Amino acid sequence: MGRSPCCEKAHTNKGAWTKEEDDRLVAYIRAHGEGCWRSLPKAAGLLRCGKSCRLRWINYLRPDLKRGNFTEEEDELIIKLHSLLGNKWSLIAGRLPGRTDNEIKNYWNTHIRRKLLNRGIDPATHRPINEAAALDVTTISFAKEEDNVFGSAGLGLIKEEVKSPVREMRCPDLNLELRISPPYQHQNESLKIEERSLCFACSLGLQSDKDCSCNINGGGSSSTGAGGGGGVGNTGYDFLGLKTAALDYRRLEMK
DNA sequence: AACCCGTGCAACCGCGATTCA
DNA sequence: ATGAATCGCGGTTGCACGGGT
Repeated sequence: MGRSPCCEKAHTNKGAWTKEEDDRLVAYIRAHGEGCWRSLPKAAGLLRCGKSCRLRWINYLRPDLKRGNFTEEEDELIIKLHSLLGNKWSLIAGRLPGRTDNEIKNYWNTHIRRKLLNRGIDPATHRPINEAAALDVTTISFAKEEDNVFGSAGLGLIKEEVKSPVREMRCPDLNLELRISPPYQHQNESLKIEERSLCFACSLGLQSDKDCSCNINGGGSSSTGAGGGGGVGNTGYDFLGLKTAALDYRRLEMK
């Protein structure tokens, strides 16, 4: 089955937006809200595709956007988030108020990639370029429940694999590869079992997710510091040098 | 002055996910 | 349950601009 085009291309403008188009779009959204993007162009008197209007609003016209250069702190946060999430630009943008996914993606490709390369770090793997080919790497993979050696209450962490240099990605679309060095020692040995048994959905902060299999939702779901890397606790933990206090990635919004 | 090339960024495109009838 | 419509994301493209020759 073919997909119908999102708009009639013959009667829409393309390319750079004019001031007048911007004004019309802003005025319409101020008056009516974002609503349905498909019908918005016609209602606003714009000869533009709905997708184009949405992009223009989100990436350029939204009043809460922070224009201007990225700060050093933002740089480092983007690098750390990218090491965790890969090219999930919308999730990364969710942790940087006033920045858009498109902006961050562009910034990554034009500045940060080069910055990391200059540091001798592979921007794709976040490993030292020289080291990347030679290192034995311990990876953690996430898998469906039936593959889970911890059973249905497990972390969604199936096993540790020592491979070199090929890495197996069980959940490639999430790209949450974890490097372990050395094994994390929890400070509180009396850790409650339910705190250690978050399913993968909960480890990402999706406690209400229908895929949740760890049964913690009913009462006293752990609201702090869980995590796939084995670090669990109320004080947060250091994952890739990133304290969960600074990055509670379990709460990343999954829109 | 003219041309070339690299860079940065806005915008487009294709497609998967989600919603709706 | 199914298929169409719509949304949203990530990759890619195209263009303006500035610096070098």
